[in-house]
This record gives sequence, C-alpha cells and structure tokens, in this order.
Amino acid sequence: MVASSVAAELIAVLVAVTEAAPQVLTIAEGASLPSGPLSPEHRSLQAGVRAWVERQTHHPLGYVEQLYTFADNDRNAASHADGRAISICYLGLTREQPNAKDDGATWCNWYDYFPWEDRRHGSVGDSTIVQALHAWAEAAPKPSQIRARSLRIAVAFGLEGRRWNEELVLQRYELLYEAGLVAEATRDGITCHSDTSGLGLGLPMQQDHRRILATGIARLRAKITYRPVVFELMPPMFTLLDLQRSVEALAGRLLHKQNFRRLVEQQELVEETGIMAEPTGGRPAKLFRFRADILQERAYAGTKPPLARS
Amino acid sequence: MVASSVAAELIAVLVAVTEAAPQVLTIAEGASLPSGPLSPEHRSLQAGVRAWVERQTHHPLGYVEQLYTFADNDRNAASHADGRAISICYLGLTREQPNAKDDGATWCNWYDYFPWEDRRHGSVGDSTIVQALHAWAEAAPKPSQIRARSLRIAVAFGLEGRRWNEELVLQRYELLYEAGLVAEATRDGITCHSDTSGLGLGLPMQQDHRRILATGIARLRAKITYRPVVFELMPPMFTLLDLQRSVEALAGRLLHKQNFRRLVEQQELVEETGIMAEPTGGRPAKLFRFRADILQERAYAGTKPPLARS
DNA sequence: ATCCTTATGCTCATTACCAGTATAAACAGT
DNA sequence: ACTGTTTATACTGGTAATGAGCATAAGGAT
Repeated sequence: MVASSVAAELIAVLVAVTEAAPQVLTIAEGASLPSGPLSPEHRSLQAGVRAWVERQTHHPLGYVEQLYTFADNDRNAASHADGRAISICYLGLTREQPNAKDDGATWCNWYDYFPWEDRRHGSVGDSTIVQALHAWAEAAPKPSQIRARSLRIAVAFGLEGRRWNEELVLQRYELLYEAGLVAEATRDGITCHSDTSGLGLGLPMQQDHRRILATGIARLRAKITYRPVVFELMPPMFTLLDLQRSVEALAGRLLHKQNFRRLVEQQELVEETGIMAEPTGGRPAKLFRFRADILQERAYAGTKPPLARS
Repeated sequence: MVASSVAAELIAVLVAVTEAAPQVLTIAEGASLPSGPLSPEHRSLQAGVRAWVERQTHHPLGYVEQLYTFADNDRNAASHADGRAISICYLGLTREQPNAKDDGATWCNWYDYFPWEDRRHGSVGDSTIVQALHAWAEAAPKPSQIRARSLRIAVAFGLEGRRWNEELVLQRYELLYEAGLVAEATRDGITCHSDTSGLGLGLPMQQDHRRILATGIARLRAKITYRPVVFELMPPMFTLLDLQRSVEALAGRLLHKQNFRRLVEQQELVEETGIMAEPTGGRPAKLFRFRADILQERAYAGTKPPLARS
C-alpha cells in the first residue's frame, strides 16, 4: 500500500548471433546497455520494451522476457539522493545483426566483457583467475569465511572434480567483483587485498550494466536448454551446423555433433527446405527451416529439452 | 538514462506448508498479498524484503527470490494518474505456520484461490472450466483466433493427449481471466460472451494480486524440481512421507512413493536422526533431518533434479 | 493368528544421454 | 584416376535417469 516514488528505467539486453559470435547491443562505445524510459502509454512493460527497442533498432524483436529488477544502493551510481533508482531489465532476442548504427548503438561480442566464459577453445587464462581468487579467499579475516569463499570459487569454476557449469555466469562475475578483479569493483571502492590487484578482467561497463549482462547471458544459457529460443537468433534458413555453432556460441562450449543433430531432429523443431547450402569445402549440407507451427505449443509447454547438453 | 519517477511497492508471496496444505500469507481477510515500501535504507531489494517480512511475521525467512516486476496499466487499480505503479514481487519460503496474527495477516490455503490447481484427488470440476473456456474460444471473431485460443486451452489444461503440466499456473489463470471466468476480469471490465458468465472460479483478490500469486506458485512448482528448496518449508525433523506430502501439496498432484524416496536418498539431501516418528497406525517411520552442509553447494550448483517428478 | 496400515527394499523395462565408429558426398591437389 | 581433406549423416553400444510395479517389514487393532 505504501508506495514510495522512485526513479525507474528500462534496460535491455539485446542479443544476436553472427558467425558463431554472440553479440549484445551496446551504446556509449560498448560501455552501456541501451536504456529507455518507463513510458506510460503502453499497456504492459513488455509491450513498452518491444516498442522502444523496435523503434531504435528497426528490427523486429523475436523474443522478449523480463530478466530482473535491480535496485541496489551501492552498485548504481545513478541513485537519486532522495530515493532509489530501479532498473527493470529485459532480455531480447533478434535475428541477424542489424546494420542500424544510427544512434550510436553497436553490437559487441559479449565475450569481450566475459573472456573467461568462452571455453569453446579450451579454458585459457583460468588458472590466473583462480589463483587470484584464491588469494582473495585467503585474505578473509575468519577461517569460516575462507572456507565459504573457497567453496564458492570451486563451485563457480568447476574445480576439484566438479564440472564447469556454464549457467553460473552471474556467480562468477560476482566473485570477481567481490575479489576486486574487475574494473567496476575498484571503481566502486572495493579494495583488492592480493597483489594481483587490478587484473581488470574483460571490458568494464558503466554502473552495474555488466552485472545485468551477466544475468542475461546466464538466463539465455539456461533457457536454450529447455525452450527452443535459439531459432529466434537464426536466419530463415540454416544448416544444422550453423545452428550448432549458434548454440555453442551462446553456451560457450562445444557440443557433440551427432548427438546435437539427433536431438534437433527428434524434437521435430526443424524441417528440410529441399535447398542445399553453398559449398564450403566439404559435403554440402541441407538447409533447414524452423517449424513455426510447432512453436506455439512448445513455447510454453514444458516438453523435452530442446537443445544443448554436452 | 531517461529515468521517469514512478510509484513503487514491494509485494511478497510468502509460502508455508502445514499438514499437506500449501499456505500463503495474506492481509485484508485474504484479499491482498502483504506489501511494503521500497525502503532506501537497505543495500539491496532482497535485504529490504527480508527485513520487512521478518519484522512483520517474527519468523525467519528461509529463502527469498525475486519473482517478477509488474507494471501493467490496465491491471493495477493503484496506478498513478501521472505515471505507472510498479510492483516488485518476491517469493519467500518460511518454516511452519507462524502464529503471528498480530497485524491482521492470515495464512490461507492457496487452493482457495486456485481450486483447479489441486489435482491430488483427481481433476474435479475441470470439465466445467474447459467447457466455459471453449465457449469463449468459439466466441472469437476470427477463425485463426479460435484456433489460437483452443490451442492455448488444450496446452494449459492438458487436453487431447497432452499431459497436465503443473507449472502452467499463470497461463491457466490468464486464460480464465481473459475468458471472464474469474471475478477480477468482470471487475476490470472484461465481458464474458458465454452464458457461463461469472463462474467466479476461486476466491478473488484485490488488484492483480491473484496473478502475482499464480506467478509465485508457478515459480515454486518449477523450483522444487531442480533446487532443494522444499526443506525451507519443513520442520527440523520429518518423515519421508511428510516430505512427500509437502511436495505433493505444492505440486498439486500425487507422487510415486518408492521413486520419491529413492530420489531423496540418492540425492543425499537428508540424513537419519535415529529417532522414530510417533506411531500413526502403521509401521513407524524414521525421522530425517535436512543436511544443511550439502545445501551450500547445491544452492546454486546445477546438479541432479532434487525432487518431484511423476 | 489375521487384517490393516505405513515403511522400506528391490526389480524391470523404457527411455534419455553420451561417446565413438563408419560411411557418404563434395572438393583440391598430384 | 587416385589420394587426402573436409563436412554431412547414419548407426551402435554403454550408462544413467525414469516410471511403474512387486515383495517384505514392522507396527497396531480385532
């Protein structure tokens, strides 16, 4: 009943995939996510986001879902003096990389911000990160805290026999933030107790936008394992390898080709077009198209896991 | 960047389970969910919710997560004239039913609001609902809309060979709302074209609180299948049947006893206390306790599905 | 002793999942 | 023409998860 008045904005994590590279739409030369006002003329928030994004990018948004609402006092430089600033964040998927650079928006490979999340070609640089994190863990005042931190590190980075979980994007970023290993942390006044201070992993963003992006990546990585949303990122026709490369780009790891194909086909999510792809040096591949008719049903019926897996 | 100023409030879906009945904390004699202000003195929203709830109920909150942020113009009577009212909703789990009726808060069985969601003793009353929904579908102006509506109905209610999906709580409520079969719809000016008008299924709530509750139930039902959160609702010691009854209460359907036990034990989520439960007419059951030590790890590591299934 | 009730242990078939092998279809170079 | 390279596609075996059932154990009540 008690409703305080606060400053609120919409923030969008807009994702596309081009050539096996996951892209996110940014402004301010890659330092910010696009944000817009909470316009009262739309019936729902969702509709507001969609309208605003489509007006800016001139591209239809295939899929939109709410991501999270952030309102942390200490992470948002834009907080009002009187109240709190709320960021209502959305995740949007769009087909192809739009050429619309009109208003200073650019598409950036999201692994520029999270290099450690791309493990398609091995886990390069992990040891440095883990070392620095362990230094931070050891710097905790109480033994119980040291243990707690070490456990968090081990779980997040798949150490000690655990396996890497590609959905823990946010947990990993938050660890690095708390340990002072990303630029935003030092900016926010977090001191790094280890001598590896200021590793400055990945490109920073303004305010807490990188955290929002991490949330979006995590959500999308989780989503593709149980909802057929990858197709929102694909062109009208694609080969199964194209599709696999896109999933791999999002998940940050490679998949078993044969099993991937079987999964896709037994899901009956695609159908042949009868057209063959351009030759690329090997046996030419069939072009497939997404079965839009099945989407309606699968869009919210929890059936089998549509894609991904090891 | 453009940040409009809006009215904002916190809303909590607080859940407990007593005697195989899922309970939700309400105010205004069951017509509202508890809501509080967006107090700027807390570091995060989460902390704010926790503090405010614990102060009101005098009970520790075992688990809190953000649910959704609603800001629909047409569903929220509390909208400002100038701007938009935002409801940031949280889901909270608490152990046992607190006796705290201090400030007019009462615990209500959530199936009072969603009778059709409880299928533990068969699907009573479904045919009436489905009939009324089909009447609404047929009343659509265009054939394509009729088909779309029929599909939504079939998916949501598991018709035509499909199976009931207990996580589609929100979809079912929204269908009933659109079809004018719940009291809120007529209140909001939605006319019901069929003669089954005003079925008035379930108890109504103020504003869009029933929709928020539906969202909470859906989320919780999904959550228990992949995170061990049920234990937040259990007393310190319980029998495996107690645990099963709680899961069944939340899921709204019965589970296979032996398989449930196998799942719980192979997850190593519980340990024996050595104590036996009070005799209840059959062979006495062992009392178990939740292994709090395992929680840390499982809390965010995506391992095996902890509970539920058919 | 017999029956009822609940607890608990075990089996079995089906299916999902993972990894590997084998073959097919194109092209480039010798 | 033959060989090697690349990519596509088919098939196979092992393991684990899942769903449904049977059987037995341990208590109380008749």
